[in-house]
Amino acid sequence: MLNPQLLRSDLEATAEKLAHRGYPLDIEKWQQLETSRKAIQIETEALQNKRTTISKSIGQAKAKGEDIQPLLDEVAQIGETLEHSKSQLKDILLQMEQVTLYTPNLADESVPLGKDEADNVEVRVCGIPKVFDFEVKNHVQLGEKQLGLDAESAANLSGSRFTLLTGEVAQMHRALSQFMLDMHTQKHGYKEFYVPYMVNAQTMQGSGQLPKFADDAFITEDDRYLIPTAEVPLTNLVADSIIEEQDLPIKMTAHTPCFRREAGSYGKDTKGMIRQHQFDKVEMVQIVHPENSFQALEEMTSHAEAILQALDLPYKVIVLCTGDMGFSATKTYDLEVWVPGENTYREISSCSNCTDFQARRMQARFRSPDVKKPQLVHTLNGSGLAVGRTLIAVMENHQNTDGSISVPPALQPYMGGKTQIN
RNA sequence: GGUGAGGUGGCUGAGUGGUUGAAGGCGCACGCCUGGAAAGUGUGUAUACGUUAAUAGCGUAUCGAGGGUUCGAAUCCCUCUCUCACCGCCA
Repeated sequence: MLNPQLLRSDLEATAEKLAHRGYPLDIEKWQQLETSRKAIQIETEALQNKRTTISKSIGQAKAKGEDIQPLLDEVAQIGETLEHSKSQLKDILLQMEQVTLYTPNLADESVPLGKDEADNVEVRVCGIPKVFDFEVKNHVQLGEKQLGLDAESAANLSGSRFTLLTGEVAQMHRALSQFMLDMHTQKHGYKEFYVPYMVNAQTMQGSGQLPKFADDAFITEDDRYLIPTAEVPLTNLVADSIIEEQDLPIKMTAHTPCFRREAGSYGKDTKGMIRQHQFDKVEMVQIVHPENSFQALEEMTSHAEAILQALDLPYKVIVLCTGDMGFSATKTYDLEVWVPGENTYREISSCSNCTDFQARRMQARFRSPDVKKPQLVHTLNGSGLAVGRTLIAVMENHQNTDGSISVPPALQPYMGGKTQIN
C-alpha cells in the first residue's frame, strides 16, 4: 500500500508516477471519495462522541437514582442519524480500500521509465559464454536420453508444465538447493527457515499477491493458498509486529517449492522446464531499516550473483523499467543467466526493494530509541536462485560433446564428489 | 474427527453490562535517594485512524476475528479462528 498521505497532499504527481507503472488512477473519483470521506468521518465521529457522552451520563444518573428518560429520548434521536452516517462511511472507506489495495508501489527515481521488458536497462554483464566446438543441445535434448528429465511421465501424472527428474539429474537438482542454502547461511549471513507451503488470504495480501493477483495462485478447498514463492511466508513473519531497531536487519532464507497457475501464459515456454506450475527456489528476504534498503538491494543482488559465479555461469544484471516491475517493488534487478540451448539470456533471479509498501499492508514496524512512534520497516526479497532454471543453466553451459555434463567444482561436494554426470 | 478448557496491554494477571484504554505486579524510561550501585521511592509507559503545521492538543476505534442485543459491551448471544488437554486416526 502506498502512503495515504501521498494521495492527499501530492495526488497529481503521484498519479503521474503511477501512470509510468501502467496504472491509471482516476484522480477525480479519488478526490470525490476523499472529500466525502472527510466530511462523513468527521460527522460520524462527532455523533459517536455525543452518544458515548450521553450514555455515560445515563449511567451516572441511574446511579444517583435520577430520572433517565429525558436522556434516553435524546440519545434515541442520534441513533438513526448515526447508523446512516456509519454505513455511508463504511461504504466510502471500502471503495477507497479497493483503490489502495490495487495500486502498485511507486518506482524509485533511479528506475528507468519504460513500458515493458524491451525498455529494461542492462547494468552489467558477467562471465563470457563458452564457445562450443560442437552443436549445443538444450536441456530437453540433454535430458531426454540417459539423463533423467522426463516431461512425458510428468504430463501423464499431472498435465502440462510439470517435470519429473530422475537419477543424477534429480540429485543435481537437490545438490543445487543445498549448495545455495549453505552459501547464504554460511557466507551471506542469512538465517535458514523451513516454512509452510500453504498460507491464508491475509498473508497473501500482506506481501501483495492478493487481492489483485488471485488468479495466479492455487487455492485449496479450505481457502488456503499454495505459496507462489517463499517471499510470502518469510516476509509475513514480521507482520503486525514492532521490532527493536537493534534487531535490524533481519536476513532470512528458505528453500521451498513454488506453485503458480501461470494463467495467461498459454503457449509461452511450453517446452522444457523453464515455466512450470511447480518449481523449487531458494529465496532471500531482508527486513531492514528504511535508510539502508537500497544498499541492501545491491547486497542481496550480489548474493544471488555469487551463486552464479560459483557455478561458473555467465549472466547479466538488468534493472527493470517502471512498466515491467512487479506490483510491490520500488526497484528490481533481474539476473539473467546464459542459456546456450536457446542462445540467449533467461531470467533466473529477481531482487526487489519493496520499501514500505508491504510493511504498510502488514503493519510491520520497528521502534528506534530516538523516535517515539514506531516506523515502518522496509522489505526486500530476491531469488537466490530459482533451482530448476539453475539446473537447466548448469546442464546446458557445462555440457560436453558426448552429452555428459561436467559438475562445477563448487557443486561436487554436494554430489558425493562426482565430477560428471552422464 | 470427538469432548472439554481457554484467548485481556511488552510480559504476568484482575475484571460478568455504566466515566475501564482497561486495577495490581513485572519490565522499561526519567527523577529523588546514594561516594557509586542495589534496595527504597515518585512520575510516566499501547496501537491505528481522523483532525492539525505538529510525533502538541482534541476526537474515533481496538480486550483473538466478524456479526448481533443494548442508550451503553472486555463483560450477554451467534458464527469463525487459534491455543491447550484428553480420545480417535496418522507420517
